[in-house]
Amino acid sequence: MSKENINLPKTAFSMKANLQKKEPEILEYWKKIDLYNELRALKNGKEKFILHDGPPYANGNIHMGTALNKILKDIIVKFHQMEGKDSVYVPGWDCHGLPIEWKIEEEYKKNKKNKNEVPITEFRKECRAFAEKWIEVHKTQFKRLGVIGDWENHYTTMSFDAEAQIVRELGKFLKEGSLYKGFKPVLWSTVEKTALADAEVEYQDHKSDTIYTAFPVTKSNLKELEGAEVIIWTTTPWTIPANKALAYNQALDYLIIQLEDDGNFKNKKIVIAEALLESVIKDCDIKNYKEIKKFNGKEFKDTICSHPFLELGYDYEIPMLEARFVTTEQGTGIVHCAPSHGPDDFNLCLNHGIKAIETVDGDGKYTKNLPLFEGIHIFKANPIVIEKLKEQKKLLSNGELIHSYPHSWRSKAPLVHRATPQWFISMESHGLRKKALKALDETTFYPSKGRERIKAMIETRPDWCVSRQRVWGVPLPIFTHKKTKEILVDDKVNENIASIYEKEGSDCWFSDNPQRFLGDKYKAEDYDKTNDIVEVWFDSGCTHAFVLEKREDLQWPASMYLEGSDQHRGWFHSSLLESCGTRGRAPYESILSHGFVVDGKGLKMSKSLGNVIAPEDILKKYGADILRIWVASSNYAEDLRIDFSILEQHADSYRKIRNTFRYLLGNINDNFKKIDIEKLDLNQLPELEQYILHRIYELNESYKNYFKSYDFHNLYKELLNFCTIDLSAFYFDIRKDTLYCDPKESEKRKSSIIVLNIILEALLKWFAPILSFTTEEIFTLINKDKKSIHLEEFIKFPKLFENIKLNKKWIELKKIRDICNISIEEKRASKEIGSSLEANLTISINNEQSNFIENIDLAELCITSEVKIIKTNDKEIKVKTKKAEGKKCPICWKISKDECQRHAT
RNA sequence: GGGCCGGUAGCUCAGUUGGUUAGAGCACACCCUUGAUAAGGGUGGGGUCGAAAGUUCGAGUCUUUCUCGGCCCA
Repeated sequence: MSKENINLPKTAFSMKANLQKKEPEILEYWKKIDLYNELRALKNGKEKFILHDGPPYANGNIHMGTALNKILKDIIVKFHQMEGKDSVYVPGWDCHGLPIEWKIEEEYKKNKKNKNEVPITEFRKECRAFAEKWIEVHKTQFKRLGVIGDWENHYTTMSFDAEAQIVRELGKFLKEGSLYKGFKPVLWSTVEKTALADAEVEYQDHKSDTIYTAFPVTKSNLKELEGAEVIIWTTTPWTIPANKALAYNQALDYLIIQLEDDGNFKNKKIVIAEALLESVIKDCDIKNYKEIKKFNGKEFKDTICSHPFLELGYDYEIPMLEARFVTTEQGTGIVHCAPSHGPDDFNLCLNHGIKAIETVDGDGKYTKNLPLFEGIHIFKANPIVIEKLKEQKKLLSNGELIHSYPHSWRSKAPLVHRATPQWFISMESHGLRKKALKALDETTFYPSKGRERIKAMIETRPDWCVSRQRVWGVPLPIFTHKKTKEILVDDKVNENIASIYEKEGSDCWFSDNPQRFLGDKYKAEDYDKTNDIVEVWFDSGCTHAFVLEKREDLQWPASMYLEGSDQHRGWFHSSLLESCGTRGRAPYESILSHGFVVDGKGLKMSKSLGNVIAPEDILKKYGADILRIWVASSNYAEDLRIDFSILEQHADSYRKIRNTFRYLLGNINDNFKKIDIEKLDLNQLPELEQYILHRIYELNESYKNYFKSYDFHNLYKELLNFCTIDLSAFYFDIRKDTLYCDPKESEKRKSSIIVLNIILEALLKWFAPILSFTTEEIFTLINKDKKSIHLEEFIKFPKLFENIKLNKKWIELKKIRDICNISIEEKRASKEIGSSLEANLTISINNEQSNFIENIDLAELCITSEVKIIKTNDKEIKVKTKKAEGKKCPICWKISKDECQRHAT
């Protein structure tokens, strides 16, 4: 007998994966069979699972974070698909906003073009084209990762129907009355008369006037404070008329000192931070003083001051507020707050119910809201303010300071923070905050810590500012009456605007006669048209309205939103507010958030550190399936580490999985036969096969549980361990003898082939959502009459497969096998034997333990030539290994004194 | 600076309500095999659980401080 007589494995499934080459071929195949639409047709009418895609910004190549996000989404979508649901995935893109506007402006700059000379509509067209270009790039890159979705009918925030719906959504807030006009400081250039974004700011040295000025305390819980004057220092004296509050830090200690030098402050008590005493004394040239009291900042609580210009008509109260931004770097440890002229001031005051007002107009002149100063330009106001302070005996000292200061990159003019009219959605007026918090309680979070994170933000966030002074976005569809300043609220006007946008997009807002939008009922000359655009978070916050609700293949609310953890402040947040404001609940049933991709040491990826890995690099070197394994095996609840040594490890696991498939395919010679598991008579199978079927049942149960909680890294680990421990090192190794050396028609061999077929199908399906390409390669190899693994559903294993009693027995048997292996290893180490078939074992075992080995061929289990059993009374099982004597059968390689019984000639 | 989260073998991850000598797979070392062969099998080494202090009969698990890292905010 020779090799021709044994059944060696044979398969067309190569050991080398060559994914870089094979994956694009599979992508072509999916395109050819129109997999996405095939899926929709197949699942038509089934329960839906809607993972609503959070739109990435259509700008630049994808990075590891976006790749992770898309793969995770795809894995989940495919899981639900294979569970029998109609799992629809519609990818989308976020298109409006500053980064694109900025890119176009940069191009202008390069070509010496002036943005202000280009019609807005033309500029917007270029922004649109830019977004469109990147959408196509993204699309190709996302598809390459193996992500299946409706790529042909993606959504964007700049589509006409999206722009129309955004108008309708705003209309709802407008009608409800929660959308109101307020003021908020933005960086402003009085030269260009425009707001500037951070990216448009250049920092240069600038000479500023500085003042130390006094705010008399009128009321305080700390007795000694009454009659004292709180000293502040500022580099913007012109903001003093706009002062509304003072800020202190409760972590600091403060001093009350009495000045004894001649002058306006003789015998007056002033208040400053202890840590800044020396610098104040120096700056203000204080010679003689005495310390009255030292106290902690906490004691400022509820203290009220008066304005230095009290006598000039500034007769409102100036409360002292606690703020952490107050430091002892310079100044006095107390900061003057003008909510109209600084973001910190604005936020602090807002939290205490003090709103910003319009104090300075677009040209830089004070408005009528500031008595005495109306019409004066702020850049000419410092000397006047200083003069008045002197006059009021409130100026302790003044000087000059050269410091780094923001300037316009265009005009080089110094910038100011100026409260400009903005549109806000109130968190309180119609209970939005309350509704949002309730909605969060009704949402499932994976991982659960996400809820606390977003809740904390919703609890403390200020009103939502939805207006921006830019051009690339949806124009705010608001008219204000010129005389009465009333906002026009009319459903018909809103719907008219929306339906115009639906047909032709929103560019017309900037070019057409306003009368077109107002209709016949109102006269254009009576109204001011808003020229702001809607902030982009409102855009994307509306995707649920123009995607989920509008598309027939989708449904509202979504089953899941899945994004990086930064989106607790971003898309999760804006979608929640928008939806709660308009529909009273969250647009999602669950949120899955994932961490950030960091390098192998846990540091964030950055160009300067040189630790950036692009998805493209991984695809070139390994292929998408390896990247998908990395996603599945990483714990997304935390940050995800990646480097080439980590990927190398996953590539090793991939090879193990691939070889597991190769063994299965080889032994069935690529002739897969689907087993009707319901009709399978388990009792006809050898115990080993029954045990493996039990393991499959068990694994399937935990698979389902892991999947339910989206716990992929543990799920993947179990699958991998099954391949390694249960199959490769155990079942496959033991059954080689039967598969290779038993006659094809033997019952034992046929039983094993049945189980191999079941394992193959189960593994293919379990792995399909993760190894989308490799499982497809195998599936199409063995199923000539079927199109795709992704059109299949998971196997439902009959409860009969479960055999707890048998499981217990085989756990014990495996322990015995381990003991045998240790004994064999001793003889191997001493070079007495090589292969385990050269060993004969003698196992000493007591009566109780021998129950486990009933009907068990231990020689087969341990892959040795012979096993003898000796009954003892010892507690421990003992194994002795002896070199097997006799002839080696040329077929099965077992050694015996007599001729091999199976392979006798 | 503030809020939230995290640091368990070289790597990816387990470690129930605090309870024996802290686990798995991979990687590594050595050996075997050459009929899954750029495969396969066996055995083994490896961790003061980020650091310190505290609570406790007992801490990877609870508390505090520190440290390193991540996201968000200022």
